[in-house]
Amino acid sequence: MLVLCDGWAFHYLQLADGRRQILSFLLPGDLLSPLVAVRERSASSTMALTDLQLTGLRRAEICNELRADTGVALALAEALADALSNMAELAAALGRCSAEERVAYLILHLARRTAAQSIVRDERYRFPLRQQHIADALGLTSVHVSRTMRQFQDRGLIRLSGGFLEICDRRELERIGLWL
Amino acid sequence: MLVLCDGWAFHYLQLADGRRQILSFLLPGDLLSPLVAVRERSASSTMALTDLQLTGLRRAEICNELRADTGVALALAEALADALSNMAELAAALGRCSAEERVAYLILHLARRTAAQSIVRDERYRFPLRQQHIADALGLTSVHVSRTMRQFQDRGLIRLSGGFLEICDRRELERIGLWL
DNA sequence: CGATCGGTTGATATGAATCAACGTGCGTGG
DNA sequence: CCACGCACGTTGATTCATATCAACCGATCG
Repeated sequence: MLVLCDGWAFHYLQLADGRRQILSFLLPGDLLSPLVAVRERSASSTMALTDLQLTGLRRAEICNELRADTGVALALAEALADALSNMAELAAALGRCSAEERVAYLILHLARRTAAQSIVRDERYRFPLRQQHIADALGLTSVHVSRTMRQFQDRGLIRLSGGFLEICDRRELERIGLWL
Repeated sequence: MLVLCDGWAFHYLQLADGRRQILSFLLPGDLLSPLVAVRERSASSTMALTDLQLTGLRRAEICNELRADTGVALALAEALADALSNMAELAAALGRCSAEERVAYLILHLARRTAAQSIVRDERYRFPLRQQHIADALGLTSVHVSRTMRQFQDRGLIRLSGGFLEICDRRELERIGLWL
């Protein structure tokens, strides 16, 4: 049971003909595939986006420290439940949202998750994704992702430079991408 | 923690403007939302497709009977893992597959699951879904579902009558819809 | 009987894919 | 230091899959 200490990764499903669906992005603090803890093997694979630093069982240790009464199995269920509700959101985005809505959703989703792990509240965060990754996560082509994000930039919703993304107009972005 | 004894249901996510994404279909033997066991509340709702019969904790009891050593939490993790990998498959279908592929996938998916719980191996199973449900599960419109399924019937892949679906040409259906 | 629901079918519109070309930055090897 | 190749993003033209709009039909039910 590995935990991601630093760097970004993602895991994905690869179809027989090479098409790829990214299922989730892994940020520092996430455990690599809660599934492998339960299943012997899973169809999904994991790939690094940046250099990574990993450690074993860190979350379990912390968990034990914090509340020694609670079992590891429960923490695992917790992680699985997280993964499941994120995946449900993704499915809803894929099945029922336009390209604009999906891109806005992803930007906000990642912003929320990175914000959760840093003390400083900033509308600017590291963004190591290529447009191909965004496309594979959102069920689009990279060309269309390019058009959509260019439009977002031209409209002043986001700024993108040097591997960082800045949310300039969160209000509008949420109007587009926040559905629940 | 409720278990579905008889009948079909589904759970779904409803967007603010009414759009709906069906996340999974519940068949006899499934537990209603493994999520509620972990989370206090979840954004998804459950709805019946047919008359239902429910019971509490049956799976846990069985589990305890079968192997008293194993904890309930682990069984829960098991159920969550199932839900998660099904959801991952769904996401891949939604993000990366054509309408034909998605419909074939759903038919085979449901066939597999119903087959798993009946002794008799039959290519014919109860099918209480309206086309609107299929559409909401697969990210399509009911009109397009109608066209696609009509074509499947005309091509002799399936037959559909009296609330039952028969798989006539499993080979071809799998060629279309089985990607992993 | 009329009303409603679910499925079907045709015509048309549209969002996103595809195909193709180009620019730019960057690393690498000459 | 330069030249080349390559990865990535951008943009335009065109095509295609699916949505939308609308009409109709049969079954079911009050």
